[in-house]
Amino acid sequence: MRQSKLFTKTRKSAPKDEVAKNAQLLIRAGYIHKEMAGVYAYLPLGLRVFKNIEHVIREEMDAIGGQELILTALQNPHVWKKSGRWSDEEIDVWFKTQLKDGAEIGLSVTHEEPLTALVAEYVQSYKDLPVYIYQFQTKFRNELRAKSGIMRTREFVMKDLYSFSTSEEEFRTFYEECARAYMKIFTRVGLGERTFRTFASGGSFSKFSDEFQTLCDAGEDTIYVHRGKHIAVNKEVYRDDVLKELGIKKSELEEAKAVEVGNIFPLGTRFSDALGLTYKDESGKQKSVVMGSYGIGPARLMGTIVEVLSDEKGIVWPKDVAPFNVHLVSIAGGNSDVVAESDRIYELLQENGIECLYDDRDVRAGEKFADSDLIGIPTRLIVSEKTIASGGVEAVDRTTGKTELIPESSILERLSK
RNA sequence: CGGGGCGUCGUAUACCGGUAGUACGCUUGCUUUGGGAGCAAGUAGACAGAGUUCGAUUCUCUGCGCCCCGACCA
Repeated sequence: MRQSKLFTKTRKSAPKDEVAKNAQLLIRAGYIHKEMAGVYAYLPLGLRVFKNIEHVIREEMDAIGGQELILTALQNPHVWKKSGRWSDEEIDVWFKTQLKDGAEIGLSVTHEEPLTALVAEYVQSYKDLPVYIYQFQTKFRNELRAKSGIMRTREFVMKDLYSFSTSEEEFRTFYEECARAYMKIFTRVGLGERTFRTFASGGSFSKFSDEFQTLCDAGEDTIYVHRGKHIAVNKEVYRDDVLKELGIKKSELEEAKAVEVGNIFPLGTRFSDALGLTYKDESGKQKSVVMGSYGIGPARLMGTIVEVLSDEKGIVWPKDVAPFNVHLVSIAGGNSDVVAESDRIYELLQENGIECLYDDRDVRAGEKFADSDLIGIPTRLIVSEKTIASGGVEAVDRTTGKTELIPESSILERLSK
């Protein structure tokens, strides 16, 4: 992608109404656009990052047997009335609207009900189970207060997976498998070391749940971290009896702020009972399907990565989520030979499938470097009179700032690492 | 939902009861060219409505929008 054609551009200052670091940097660098409070659009660079995160999540969900589909954003009250969750007392963040004929419908908040009803159409026997179904779908939640940039918004995409099992044991096995898959995801997007499986309250469905909390000062949650076991306890269940059950002592824990980047919890038969999702076991006996729910918000993950990994110069993307692998920066200064050489390297990278943002703009070096730092692509390759004279390109690592001259013959080899 | 704050060119800001200045951006030209260049000429603005006033961007009220703290957060 030639940067001269990229329709967004960077800004020196963030809008004054953004205080959250994630939104400030993402807006300054041209990744996102704020449409209104708690509602953000994803611009070309931002969409690339978003899709990369989605890709990582999708791979790990597929690896544990997840099947992807997409449910609807418009929701039929029928199934929600069956479970008793249509009322605003039960779910107070509903966006509701009407059809022309006056019939009430909802905008998706979550998808337990419609999916459970759908699965009931296809699952009748123990032979049909277990199944694991997930989607990336837009959720609308009428939050009283949106906050923290893209971390808590009124419209956001969520990856929600639901498990359907024949028994509690079968469910548990998958639950743990999914927990491991989640940790893989957080590791791949660069947050592994600072993300802790966190014991938390179960909300309205179960006694307890497991959250995945990433240490971050901008986080909304307070957790107590056990570094040795790499687990944590949410403040909301930080009680003696809970600690005893988990076999950890207060003295081993340290308090920290954290962002909830994922949440998994048992649903039991709450929804299968309400919506008639049953199966026949081997003896022909009718039983309720045991369910679980597993959520990750890719945008919140993206915001957390920015919060946690950026520095004073701008964003620092981990390799797997960066919008491009390489930022090729041409420092031509009006020298057409340098332009020609930069173009040549650009084509070389393209031909070899290396995704590259090519700063071919006719602006000064300082501006290009500052923009490059802000945008945060992991590897910068500089082409200039200097580098041409030395027979290669200069590579700069965004994370460490280390620079290195790479002979042209080994560029491809170096980038494939 | 309770409390607090704020709405001025595209962005960030300044001043003022007498219709608004600066910087960045953008346009044109010349110079410059490895860390956000210089000169020159342009471009573009008071959230909306009502009230007070000879006169309102400024004061008052209402609405709308935005931010922060708390509450909430399947």
